[in-house]
Formats: sequence, structure tokens, C-alpha cells
Amino acid sequence: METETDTNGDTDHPWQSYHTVYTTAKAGMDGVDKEKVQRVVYEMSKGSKYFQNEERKDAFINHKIDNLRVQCAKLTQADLAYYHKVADRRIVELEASRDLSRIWLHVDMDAFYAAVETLSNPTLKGKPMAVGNMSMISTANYEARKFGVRAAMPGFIARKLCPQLIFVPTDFKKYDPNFIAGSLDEAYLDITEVCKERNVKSEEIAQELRAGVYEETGLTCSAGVAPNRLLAKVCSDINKPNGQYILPNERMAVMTFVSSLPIRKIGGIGKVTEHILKGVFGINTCEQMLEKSSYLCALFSQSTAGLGLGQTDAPQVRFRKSISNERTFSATEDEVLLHKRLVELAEMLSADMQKEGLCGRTLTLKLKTAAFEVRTRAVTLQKYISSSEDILKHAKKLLKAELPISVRLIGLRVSQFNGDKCSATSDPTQKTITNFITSGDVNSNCSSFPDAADHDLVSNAETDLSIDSGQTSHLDWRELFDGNHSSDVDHQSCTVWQNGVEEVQTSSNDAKSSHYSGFTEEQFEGINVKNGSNLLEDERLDSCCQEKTMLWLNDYKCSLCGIELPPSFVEERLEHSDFHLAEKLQKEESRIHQTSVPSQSRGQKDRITRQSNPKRQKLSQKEGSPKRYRKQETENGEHRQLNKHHHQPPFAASHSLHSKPNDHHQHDERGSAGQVGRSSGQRKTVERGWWKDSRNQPNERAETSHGREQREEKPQGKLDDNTFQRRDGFSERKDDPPPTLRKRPAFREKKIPMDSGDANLAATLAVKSSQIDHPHPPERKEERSSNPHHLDRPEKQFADDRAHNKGEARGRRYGVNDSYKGRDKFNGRQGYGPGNSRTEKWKHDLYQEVNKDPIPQKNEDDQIAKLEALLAS
DNA sequence: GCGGATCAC
DNA sequence: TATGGTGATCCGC
Repeated sequence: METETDTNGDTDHPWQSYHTVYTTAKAGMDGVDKEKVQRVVYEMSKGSKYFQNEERKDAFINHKIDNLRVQCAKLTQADLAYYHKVADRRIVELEASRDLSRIWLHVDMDAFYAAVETLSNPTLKGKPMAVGNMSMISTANYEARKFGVRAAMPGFIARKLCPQLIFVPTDFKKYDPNFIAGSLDEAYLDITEVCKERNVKSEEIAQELRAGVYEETGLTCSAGVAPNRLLAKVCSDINKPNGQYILPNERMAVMTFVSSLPIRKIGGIGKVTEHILKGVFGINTCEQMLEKSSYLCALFSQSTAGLGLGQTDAPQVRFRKSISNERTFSATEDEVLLHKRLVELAEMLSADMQKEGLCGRTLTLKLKTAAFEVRTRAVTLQKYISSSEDILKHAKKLLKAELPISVRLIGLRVSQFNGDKCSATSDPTQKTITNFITSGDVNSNCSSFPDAADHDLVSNAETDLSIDSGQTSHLDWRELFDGNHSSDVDHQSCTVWQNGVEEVQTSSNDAKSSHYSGFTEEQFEGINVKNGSNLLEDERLDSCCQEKTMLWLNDYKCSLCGIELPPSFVEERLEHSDFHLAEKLQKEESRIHQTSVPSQSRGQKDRITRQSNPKRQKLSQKEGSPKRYRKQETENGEHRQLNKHHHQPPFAASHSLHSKPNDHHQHDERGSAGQVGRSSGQRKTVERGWWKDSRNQPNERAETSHGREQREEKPQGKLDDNTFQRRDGFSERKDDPPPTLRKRPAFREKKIPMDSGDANLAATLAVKSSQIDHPHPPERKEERSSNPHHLDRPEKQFADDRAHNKGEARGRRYGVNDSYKGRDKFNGRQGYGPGNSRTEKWKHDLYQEVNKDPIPQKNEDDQIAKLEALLAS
């Protein structure tokens, strides 16, 4: 932790450079003796494995800072002049995009879990209290925060800071109703129209809303009002707890407000970025960022940086891209134990996936070593999987390759879902979309999708939340969740795939002897064949839905445009339907626009459209989505089968409408889970000789000797129960997550030309000067700015002080079909390791992708990228 | 497509 | 004694 960066006399106060994360200006931390907190945290942490890992990371960051300083010093006058120009130009562009017409309100519950606990146990009131345990705190009430206790802090440190601190174990069941209500303990509302219609000030709306929340729940919340979401969120934090702050929709007010705003308050700027910006440029506030804009432009890449701008349009529905499970336990290298964990995780993950009707083809194993070093290992399969057997099979391979290793956490993640290729609109809704085309009634068909109604209901509710609110108090929309949204609605195997899974499950229940236990791809295909009847049923369902739409005349010809597509062209037909749907919607939309109040911003029009056409939200995701014929999936029967998710079962549809299931475990305002599960011994199955499928592997010995000792003697059972309780307790919440906002890091480092020599520099400058007249890079790959500078120079390498796994496992390869890659990358990986930390320059990119995007639904990236310029002109 | 890292909550 | 879980994204390779 002490590097050249910390040269300002820290030697006597080593804690000063440690763990600023606990002392950064968070709500309720104002009167805290930060020096003391830092010292305590440092003293309590010093020497631990965790601490050592933090040191390692800090050292790397400091190293980076030093590097950046050097790069900065190397900038020539010409460089600076150029970047000054670029920065100015971008600032002008951003300023032009400033939208002060909207009024956004952000509500945020105060110390949510702590508040709930106090509600059920009023004796806690006024006393410092934390929800969590000695290992980890989920959240702390404001009394405790006065002592420096805060979320994500280990309990034993918190107790040191505040000996009288009362610990309350996390009780997820207790939070459930509230949790479902809020899903997140925060919400954004566009109250522009409400203010207009009721002719009231935003201040009053906020007041009203907070009073309503308190009345209904007995919980306090804080609110912020501002012209965009980013600022509204910042504002809601200002007078926490139980307060509000209104930032007027005036440019000067915004400018003044933002100028003194610490950069850390901006979403996307975290501990590391803050550290770097401070370390390199001495930047603390947004104003300082503006002052250094030339340097930022020169050294940072990409990003919309937190210059104080924010989105003014409604958040969009998003889709889950991955699903994962991970558990921490006492570090062990006992392979039998590790395998047991893996089995449990695979089962949990599989269950979660099936609950949501997900199949994915990329499996990622995550390990955290006893030294807190995190590794991930991934494999992308040719088939989509969701069964625990399949997951386990591949997870085992991934883990095996890392052995021997001492691990304190294992995680499994599945991504690349079947249906992702459908881009924005994931398959689940296609059936209903198709129906909508001609029927206009999503619910009239496909009665086998009972959730459809709820689905829409929620959808509308969420849309409305962004639309009017106000009278629709925060609490009203909870009711919408009170219906039957539990996922146990059960996914009565609408697809062959589901059936396949179920079959596997049942057969694997009794014994390993089941021939399904291996469940290879070949066997899987066999299952498909065997379940041909299901397949037929599914197709019948599909064609049934299509027929009812009356789109296909004689089941062959499109009634709208005459194009001919045989029934077997399922995908193509769907796409074709979507095309007509989009067309129809566009017409509708333009009609609405014409009849609605003129001269509105586009964002507003969008809202109006959605309001008047509740189905649009779902449908709109179709727009702008590219062709979605899926070659790969029609290559063989299996993919065709899997593709049945295309016609999603209800649970999947329900899931998919609501983006990122962020809901589940957001255990405090910082998201602390406090689920320090010393996982699980509840599931049976330690498969003896589990590595046996491979030769060199252990090992009965492990089971008989130290393996058993560790398994039984270790107090791992401490929290065993919680682990699964938690899952159960939260499983319901996974069903209907609300739309969430995309978070985007404010800065991205970008490799730029680090002049390894004058020649390179000259070349660089040449490119720069050619660019100056074309500030828009000619080709931008999505939101990534294309950097003309591609020169690179390896930089001083970092010593790798970590004990890595033995080389023996490296380079091992697996099946030919599946791409197990990256094994050898491990040695030379990037990051803190020795491998290839390279010269990196950072560049700051202020471009707003949003402005270039005529399609409202396009990529959230673009929308998030919308920031409001803060400049002193 | 993989792996490391950062971030939010 | 002891430092979480889920999901997303970016970047370099």
C-alpha cells in the first residue's frame, strides 16, 4: 500500500491509505471521526489474508497512478492544445443536449433492513444496530453509522468501532413483503406531468410521497428531485435520512450544485476510479474534473464520465444476461469438500434456471482462493444446458483443472441464454407479440401461458410508474405484485427441453446409476427424439398461436403482404410477424404523436406512447432488433428443440419482461447481502470418488483422511441453514423484477499509444491532427470509441507474489467440441498479476451515443451514456 | 470468447 | 475466528 504515491508522510499513519471505502462520504457518516474509523479498520484488518489482498490491489492501482502521472507529464503542448480542443467541442455538444424539461424524483428507503427490524422490535429504536453477523454487516441504522459502522463492514470491526452495537441476524422472510413491494429500496419517478396537471411543485409531490410511504409502512425514505435521474439520485442522498432535496430545473442551479459535488457521488465512479482521479489529477469534485477535461480527454477513454449529466428519459426494460450462484465457506483444499460445494451450487443454479426457464451455453466457474484472489474459468458449449447434471459435469472439469487449490468461495454462472440471439426481445414474449399483431389482445390466445396477464399488468404498472406516479403512490404498485407471481406457478414443462430436464431430474434422484447421470450431449439428443411427442405438442401450440392470428393464409401465405412461408419456417415466420408488428406499432405511434401535445421532447413522446399503448413496452424491444434467424440453432434437431424457449413458457416470459433480477438480494442500500453463508451441508451427495471419471484424480484418501476431518470438524455448519433458507426466501422475488437502470462505469481506461518512442509519438500526433477536424471518429463500434492509437508498449512488469496453482493442470484441454479456453491465459493474465500490465493511457470520452440513436429502444448503453453537460460557459 | 477488474445495490 | 452475493459491463487479449 505504500508506494510512491503515498509519499506524503503516511509512514506514521499507514491506515490513512487503507480502506477509504468505509469512510467515503455516505449518508449518515458526516459526523464520523474518519481518522479513527480508518485506524480501527486498519488495525483490525492488518495482516489478514484479506488485508494482504487489498494491499496487493492497492499497490497495483498506485502503480497505475504513477504511470498515469508519468504519461501526463509527457503530454506536450501540442497534445494539450489538441485535447483542449476536443474537450471543448464535446462539451459544447453535450451542452446542446441538455434537457431541463423533465422533473425526476428519486426515492430511497432509509437503512431499509435496519428500519424493518426496528419496526418489528421497537426496543431497538434509538440504539446502534446492525443487520448481519460478525462476518458481514448488511446495513446499519443511523445511530450505528455515527460510529462509522456501515454496510459491507465485517461485524467484528463494527463491534470494535461501537462495542454496544446490537447485531440482528438477517431475516429475509421478514423483508419479503416489503421487498416485493420495492424490489429495490429505491425508485425513480418522472413527475413532470404530475406537477403540471396538478399544478404543484415537485417539492410537494416528494413530500406527499414520503408521507405516504411512512403512513403505509412506518418506514422513512428520502427523496431527491432534479432534471435527470443521475442528479435526482444524488439529491436523494443529500438530506438522508428522512429528508429531501430539490434541485431546480435551471441551468445555473445545476451548475452550481454539480461544481462542488464529489465525484464519488456519481454513479459509476467507485472507490478505484475515485482513487485514481484523485491520485493522478487531484480531482475531488466535478468542477475539478471539468478543469482537467483536457487531461481527462488525453488519458481516459470512453465514457460519459460523471460530469453531472444524466438520463432524462425513462429507464428501459432489460433482460437478464446471466444467472449465478456463489457461496463462501471456510477455505479448504479438500477436493471432496469442494466437489460437494460444486454439487450444491450446480443444483441450486439448475433449480433457479429452471424456475425461469433458462438454458445457457456458457458456464463460468468462479473461485476465490484462500488468499482472496478471484479467478474465473469459463467454457462455452455447443449445447444449451440447464440441468444440474450438465452444469456439474462441466463445472467439474473446470474446477479439476485448477486443483490443487485452496478455495474460500465457489461460484457458478451460466450465460449466453438460448434466446439471447434474439437480441433485445428475448424469445419469451414472441408468442404474445405474434398474437398481438392481429388480435391486439395479448391474453386472448395462448391460454397455456397463464402468466401472460400478470405479465402485462406488471409491465403496465412499471411503465406507469415512470409516467405519472404522484397519486399512484409508491405503494400502489406493490399491489400489482400481490397477485400470483410466485414462480411456483410452475413451469409445467412447456418445452421439450423442460421435459428433458425433468426427466433427468427424476431419474437422477434415486441413484447415480441412472443412465442420465452423465447426460452427455449425445444422450440429450436421444432424449429429444424420445420426447418427440412433446415436440409435436409444442409445435402444435406454436402453430396454433399463429393460426389464431390469421396472419398465415392457408398456413402458408402472409395475409398482410403475401409473402409465402411454409409452416416449418418457424423462426422466419416469427420474424416476419415481428416485422409487421413493428410496422403497425410505428404507425400507431406516429398517429399518437400527431394527436398529442406538440413540441415535446422525444423522451416525452415515448412515454406518452407507452402510456396509451401498454403493450408497446414489450413490443418496442423488437424495434431495431436485427434479424434473428438463428442459423446455428436450426443446424440440428437439438437446437431446434432448445429453441422452443422462443415460445416461452409463462414463467420465462414473466422473467424476461423485467430485466435484471436485481431484486433478489439487495440487502441494504449498498446491497450488502450479509449472507455470509458457511454453506450448506444440507444436500446429500458427496459423490465418492467424484473425480473418478478422470484418471489422475483423487482419491478415496481425501475422503477418509483429512477430508472427513475438515468436513466435520470445521464449524462450517454454523450458518448452514441460512444458505438454503435464503435461497428459498428469495426465490419468489426472482420472478418479477422491475426494470432497472443500467449502471455504467464513468471511466474506462483505454489503451492509447504510449509513445514508446518519438516516432510513435509523431505518428500518434499525426493521427490526432488529422482527427481534429473530424472530431467524430469515423467508425465507432457500438459505444466503444475507436481509438486511432493502437501503439502499445509493454511496461514494467509487476511481481507476482502469489502462490499460483501448480502448472501441472495448465494447458489441459477438454473435449474438442467445447471450447475450454483460457487455461494458459492464466499465467499471463492481466490485472494485478505479473503478466502483462501494460502501458495504459486513459482517455475521457464525452460523446453521447444517445444523440446518434434514433431508435429509442436501442441499446441501454447509449441511453445511459446520456449525461448532462456541466460547464461554466 | 475468456479472464480480470470495477461497479451498483 | 472473522471481509458477501448477484448481475452487468468494459477492456485487452
